Amino acid sequence: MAKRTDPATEPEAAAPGRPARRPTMVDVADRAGVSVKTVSRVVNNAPYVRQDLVDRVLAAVTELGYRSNGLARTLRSGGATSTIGLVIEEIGNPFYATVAAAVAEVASTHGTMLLTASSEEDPQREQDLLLDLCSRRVDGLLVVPAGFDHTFLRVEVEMGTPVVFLDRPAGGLLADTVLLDNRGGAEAGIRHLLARGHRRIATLLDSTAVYTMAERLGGAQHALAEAGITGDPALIRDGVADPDTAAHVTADLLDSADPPTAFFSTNNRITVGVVRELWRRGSDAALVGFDDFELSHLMPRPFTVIRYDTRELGRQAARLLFQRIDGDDSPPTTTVLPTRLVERGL
Amino acid sequence: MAKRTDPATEPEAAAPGRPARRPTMVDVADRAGVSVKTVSRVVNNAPYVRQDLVDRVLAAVTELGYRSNGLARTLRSGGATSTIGLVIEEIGNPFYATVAAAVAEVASTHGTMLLTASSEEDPQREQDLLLDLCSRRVDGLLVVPAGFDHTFLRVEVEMGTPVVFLDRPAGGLLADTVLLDNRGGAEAGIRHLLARGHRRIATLLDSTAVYTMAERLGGAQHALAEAGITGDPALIRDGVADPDTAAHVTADLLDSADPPTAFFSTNNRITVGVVRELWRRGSDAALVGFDDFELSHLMPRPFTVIRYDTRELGRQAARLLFQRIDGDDSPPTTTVLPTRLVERGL
DNA sequence: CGGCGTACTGGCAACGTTGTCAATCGCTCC
DNA sequence: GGAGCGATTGACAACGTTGCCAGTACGCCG
Repeated sequence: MAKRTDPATEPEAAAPGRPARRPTMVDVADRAGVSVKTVSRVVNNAPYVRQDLVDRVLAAVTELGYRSNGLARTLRSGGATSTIGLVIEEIGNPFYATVAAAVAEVASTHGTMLLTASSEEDPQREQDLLLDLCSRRVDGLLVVPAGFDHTFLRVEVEMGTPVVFLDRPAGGLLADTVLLDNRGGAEAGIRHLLARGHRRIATLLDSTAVYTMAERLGGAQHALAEAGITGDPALIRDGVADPDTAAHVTADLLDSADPPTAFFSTNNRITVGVVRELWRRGSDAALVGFDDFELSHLMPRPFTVIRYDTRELGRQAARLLFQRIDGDDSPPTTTVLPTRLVERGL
Repeated sequence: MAKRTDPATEPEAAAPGRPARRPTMVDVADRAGVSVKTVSRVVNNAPYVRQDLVDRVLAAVTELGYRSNGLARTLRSGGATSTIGLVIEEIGNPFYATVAAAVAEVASTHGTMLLTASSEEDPQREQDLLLDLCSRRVDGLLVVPAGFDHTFLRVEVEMGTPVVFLDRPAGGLLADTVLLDNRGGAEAGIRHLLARGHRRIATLLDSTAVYTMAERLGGAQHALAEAGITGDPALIRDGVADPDTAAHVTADLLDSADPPTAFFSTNNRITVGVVRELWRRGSDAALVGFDDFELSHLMPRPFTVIRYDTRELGRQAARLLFQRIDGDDSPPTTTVLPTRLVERGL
């Protein structure tokens, strides 16, 4: 059949070019001289198979290099794929990588694998990925929303694919959600600065279009208003996307006529840029940054951070998802994880 | 047919408890009054379907919330699953997260998704995961080896599942491999220190059991030997698993009778610990660290790093894998990515 | 006006597996 | 000594989809 030379003359290297068809249960059954069903029983460790048949089947399995076809199994038995989908913004981002790690850990205890995809903040891509994952019949979905309309998922949820949103709320869909206390954290940060006597506090943020950033800004403004401080619009800087921009904006603020005495940074990329500029100048302006990060305590200049447990975010969302997969159909919940102010220098 | 109440009275929330069977092509066909085959044609954008039938099918699809079953499609058509597997040590580790991100990016351009799993350096778990992935009929596998025997994969490769190893070589299997120039990088680092007049150079490493660490140590020792320096065994410290240990070991070395004047750290976790201790003491000992990391230039004390392109590691491995998936059956290759010495202070 | 190519549609088998059910065999139990 | 039970095995259909092929209707060529 195969037009190859004697297999014994094959080199040690695997020969990927071989047009070998994967052996099926039928092949194994033929070789072992039993029925397909018996092979099925053996490979699934089902009871009631005589030992000698088990041995013969197992021998045939290794001789042929048989590996069961999970797709066929899942299709026929109508069971779970033992796969969940995770759609995040970008795997390379340490925040999402940590979330993914926590999710993977929980999934692993449930014997399921993780299909990860990056939406890159593109709502259309997010939708495509999610529907693709549904076609792959994942047992459940974890989503860090990029878009603002997730009504297209309602059908899927109704058809039995549970969805849990994390870090940001879903749009137009009542579903389980796990969030951080962005507002509370920001308020605590600003109050910390206020307590130290600061009145001119600059806020640097990535983009108000992103839920978490908007929440953090909202919390900051609320705390300021509470203290009777009418925010100077010049002290709020939007569109600070990376550390370099953050450094420039910091410099710009410090060089202004009425410079701030304190900075509130809404994410760690921004914090890094602000620290760098404050340090370069030897400025004694205070800094509170949202997001702690690994080497923050080794930065050349201490600053206070609003810390939270990123792993816990992923863990809770994953646990919730598995509860749903296991049949829990109580009403959707929203969990808000606390943040903690870690004071360091000033 | 369904014994439910009017769907219009459903609450806005998705009702996960509904025992709804997922509609199949048969359901859609019934509803649209066409054959299953026609539904198949429509959902696959096949030509030769009259427009009015297309419309009716599409309407039925949305009304029923039909989503094609990818498992069945793949099973029947014998085609690709558009999925590749990636087995790494730990997703949470920034190094692997970066690799995963690069792989995901390449995969995305090939319209395939990434199934990621962590071996946690356990060879048995590695094998289980890889075979599980094969059962899921992934189109290809990317592996950062944890074990030392990958002969069990030969059958899979022969059956048409290509495998590419990255960061470490495979055991007992001739396959595509993408590595870093660990030796060359370590040699360059040590030569850098030698050129600055250092003769007592301490080497701190995680575990010689890990391939990359052994290579880096080997390179360091080779460079020392080349310079006629017989390594003092007391200057080689194995088992430095985390920054704290690294700091302790550094302290220990500095407090010894004949302390080193320079340190060679074989990974970034160790580097962080060494820096911390050197800085704490105000020591002027030199430091060269393998692995650059994001904030290395903001550390309280400058040091030289051996840098490499982690993304490129993942990218090249993924590209290679897709070449194999696309049918390239040329002999296996081994790619070694260069490292670069980035001198910073001393 | 017969033949033929093109547009369109559906029936049926098959992908590789497992659930269901029936059949067989050897015993034990009244 | 036959009913009954547990152990063991296999035939067959089905999961949801697509490939293959047959069939219809239409228009156009010669």
